[in-house]
Amino acid sequence: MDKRPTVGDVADLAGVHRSTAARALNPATRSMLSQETAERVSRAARSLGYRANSFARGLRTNRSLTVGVMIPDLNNPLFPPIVRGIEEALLPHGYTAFIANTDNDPVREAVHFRAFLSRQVDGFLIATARDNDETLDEVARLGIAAVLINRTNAQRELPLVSSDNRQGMQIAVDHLVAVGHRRIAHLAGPTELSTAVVRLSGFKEAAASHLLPQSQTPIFACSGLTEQAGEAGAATLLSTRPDVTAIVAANDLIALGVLRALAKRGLNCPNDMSLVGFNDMRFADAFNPPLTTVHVSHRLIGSEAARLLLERLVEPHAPAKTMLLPVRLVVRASTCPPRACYS
Amino acid sequence: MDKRPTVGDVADLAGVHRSTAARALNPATRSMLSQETAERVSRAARSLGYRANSFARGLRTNRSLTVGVMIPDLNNPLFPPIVRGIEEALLPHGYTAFIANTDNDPVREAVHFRAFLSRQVDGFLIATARDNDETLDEVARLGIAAVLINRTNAQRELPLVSSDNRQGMQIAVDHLVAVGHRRIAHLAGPTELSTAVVRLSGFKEAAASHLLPQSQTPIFACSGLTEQAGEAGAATLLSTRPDVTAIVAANDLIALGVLRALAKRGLNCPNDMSLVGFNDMRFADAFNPPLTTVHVSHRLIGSEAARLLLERLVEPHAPAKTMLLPVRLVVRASTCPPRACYS
DNA sequence: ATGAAAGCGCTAACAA
DNA sequence: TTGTTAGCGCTTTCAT
Repeated sequence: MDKRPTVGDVADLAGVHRSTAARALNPATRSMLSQETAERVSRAARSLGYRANSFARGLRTNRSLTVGVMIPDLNNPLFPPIVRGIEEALLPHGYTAFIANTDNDPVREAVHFRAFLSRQVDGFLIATARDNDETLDEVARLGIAAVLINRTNAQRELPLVSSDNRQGMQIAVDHLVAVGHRRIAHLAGPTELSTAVVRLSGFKEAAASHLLPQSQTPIFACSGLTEQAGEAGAATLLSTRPDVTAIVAANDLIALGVLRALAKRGLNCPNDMSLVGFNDMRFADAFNPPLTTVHVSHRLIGSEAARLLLERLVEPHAPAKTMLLPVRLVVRASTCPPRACYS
Repeated sequence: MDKRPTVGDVADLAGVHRSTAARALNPATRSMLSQETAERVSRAARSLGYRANSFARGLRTNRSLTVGVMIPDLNNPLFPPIVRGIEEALLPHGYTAFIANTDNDPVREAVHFRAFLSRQVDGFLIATARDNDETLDEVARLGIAAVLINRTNAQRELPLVSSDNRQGMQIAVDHLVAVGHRRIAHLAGPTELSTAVVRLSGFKEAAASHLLPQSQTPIFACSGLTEQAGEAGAATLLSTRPDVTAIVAANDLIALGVLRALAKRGLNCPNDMSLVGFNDMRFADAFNPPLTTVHVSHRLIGSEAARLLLERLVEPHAPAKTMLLPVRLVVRASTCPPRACYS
């Protein structure tokens, strides 16, 4: 492994000064040079297999062309498409992404955040979901560029990209009411997670818009946005509210837990219980039954967030935009009219 | 956004020289200093919120504490747990990972590879699957540390971590034979993907070990390791070989495609056709029916690969280990005895 | 145990 | 259009 060539080597080979070589190699400054010199340097660089040392460059320019992406857990099928969207938007601009999984654990989050900082990331894409977030305090304190993904802003001046959760809850409830349901429960996520909070309030508004009384639209909070939490929540729901004919889950994983709970009790979905999920994550159409759910374009969320971050890196003080991406209902086989209609 | 403090600032505050401060901040050189000075510097650093600039450090040390991870597609549920395993093994050693999706496209792969190179990654974790791989040529030429994941080595001197695909195919076929199947088809992946090739030959060996003639163990190659390719492959299989009573799919996504193809034709799985997948990816247990499949611990694959890479960074010329991680069969509801037993 | 000083490879302000 | 020069923040050898 012989030493990597430097600008100096390239310059020597091309018979010019280092700074001239540097200018030839930088697209932005290339136009300063005579066509011919630029050419000669390029050829020299290519023949040596020259590749700029990003440490040296970064040390000078204070830019790393690198962003840090913080997500709760890549295993949640929500996030892979978001990450791909991010990559897709970043790559043409020469940026590369670090990925960190935090499990929404403050300690893990802090460790990764500092790791990113010390690696001089130019900005952050933050998709973690805790509401009281020291990371965001730090971001604000240090004045680092950041864009939030799929969460609430918490009174901070940061750009935000999310799906339209309120609207999603509305169309979910609309659908259930349209096919005849009147007693609709919501399996909410934990109140620490901003997504869960927004969807909960969206559910309440939607129920109210159909004049469904609270007594007919009970809410059960699950301990997480997970399959296990969903199964536990559904168990409680089923034993305390046998009158309910439909469930709106805070996300597809909770919905999957509901399917398991129903199966364990020998209940049929959709005949005994209709079920609507949220996210239309991958494989939601492979469940038994295929899940009716609110579709969100996660890839788009990722790419729009990355785009906003790139904008921010250019204009750090532009007002922070909030983007709510549209959702749509995908009706599959987990919903149908209720067996007995109470209305 | 005030300027970040440097070692100089810390040194000034602590009343020592920059080099002394640097030594105090580096765990390896800290012992050179008097207890008291070290303490004082640490306190100064903390009070200033000092964080080392990794560019400057990297420029001196030629190490970035960074690795590049190349995978085909994060959307394949195989890879998130691998990435998490990698992160888990890397974090305690202070390393952070760049992630790149290549879609097994040579161009995307080359772009990301160069991006990683120019960011001075200390090593690569390569989980892409193309057999004729220019990236590996480059790795060899440049003498960079790298570990291969879930693929074959292609006569190169690189460490490799993979599941034991041969063994997996053996236990899959064993199971089907044990419940009575004699006409077992294999839905293979494309021959460009090394995983597909190994599993195919594993299937042949397993069939031979049970003395099943080739005429009863037909092989159909799918155009990819995807649901769509699996559905297409299954369609061909079903119309040309109605005698087959069981299918071993090259992976779970192909198996999912098979389930769709069966459903479209009104065939029941497992009663009309038994089906075994490979990987036990997330949600394989949520399919209809829950999939019998070969379980692979992807998280372990990731963490072991990262461990091997870290070893390699310390001892670049140690012989390249190959790790084949054990697999086990998870029997769910997609397999049962054949309707009519031909044996 | 601590200080002095050089230099990693690059860029950019200034000079010519 | 090209060359000169300084310096980004850190580590490390050498001197004290």
